[in-house]
Amino acid sequence: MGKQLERARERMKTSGFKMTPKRLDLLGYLFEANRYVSAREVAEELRLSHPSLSYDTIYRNLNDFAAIDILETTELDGEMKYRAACVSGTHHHHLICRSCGKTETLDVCPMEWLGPVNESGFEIEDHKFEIYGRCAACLKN
Amino acid sequence: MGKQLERARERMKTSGFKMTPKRLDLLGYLFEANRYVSAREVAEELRLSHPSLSYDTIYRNLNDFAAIDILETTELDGEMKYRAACVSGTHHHHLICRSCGKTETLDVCPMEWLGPVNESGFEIEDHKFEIYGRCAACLKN
DNA sequence: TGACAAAACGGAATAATTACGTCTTACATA
DNA sequence: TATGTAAGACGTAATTATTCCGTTTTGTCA
Repeated sequence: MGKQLERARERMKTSGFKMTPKRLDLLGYLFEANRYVSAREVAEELRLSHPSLSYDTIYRNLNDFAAIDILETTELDGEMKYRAACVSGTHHHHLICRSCGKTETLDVCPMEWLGPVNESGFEIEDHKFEIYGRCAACLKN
Repeated sequence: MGKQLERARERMKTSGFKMTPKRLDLLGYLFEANRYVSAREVAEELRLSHPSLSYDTIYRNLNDFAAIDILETTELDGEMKYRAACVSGTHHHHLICRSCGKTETLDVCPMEWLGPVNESGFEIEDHKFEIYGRCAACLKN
């Protein structure tokens, strides 16, 4: 039984989410995939075992899980993509393959390099740093 | 007559785009706004003077202009936002206000700090570095 | 000025995402 | 193990952003 799943169960319990067969399968798929996937991909996969699964359920679960840090999200190519949160737990960024969604982790963060950039009174809430391209596997077609 | 508009006319001519009253107004609005705006905002503004303006026309022009670097784009809050390209011409990044879309320019780029990150054969095509928050003006409500 | 390619129109299609009212189920508790 | 209840799931429909396409209008240049 994966460490990721253990962690997910804990967080769900803490936050008052129940585990259901669908949620288990959704998490299983994402932990296995280990890349950014779209809601549509999730739907296509999970409907093999749960033919009536609705998008409402898929989006609700994906967003709920992202809210409790079981998943990470990014907006890419006009749609939201979801992946298992990196186990490291520490702040990090990604190289993201545009073909398959696989990622490589960058353990550095440009915010650390920047001096105080808010002289003007800008209040920083968040940031995004992502590198896009093609992974070695996809380059070989 | 603005330098930005001169530059836009040049680029349009070079790329074979015709200037029309609507395009002129669209550019005027964006050059004046000087912040990220959505297609909807553009539509609402331009329809004051061109009531029948269609979204097709708006999106076509916005994307055409972005393609020839008269505009910059970013994907934010589930939609595409457009703004006048920064005149500097040099590569840069932005702090973006989530309330009003105004930006502050960061002249540094994290890619310069990163050593070679593509040891694994990942081919870098592009990157995105944006800082989100509230600008001083919006903080005062 | 006239011809022609580009631009705009307009309305409908597509695609992602969310809302909502109802039915079902996981799970704590007895 | 049975059961009550709040959470989850359903499913359909609404919303919203974006694009497509066939037709009409318009800028530009000879």
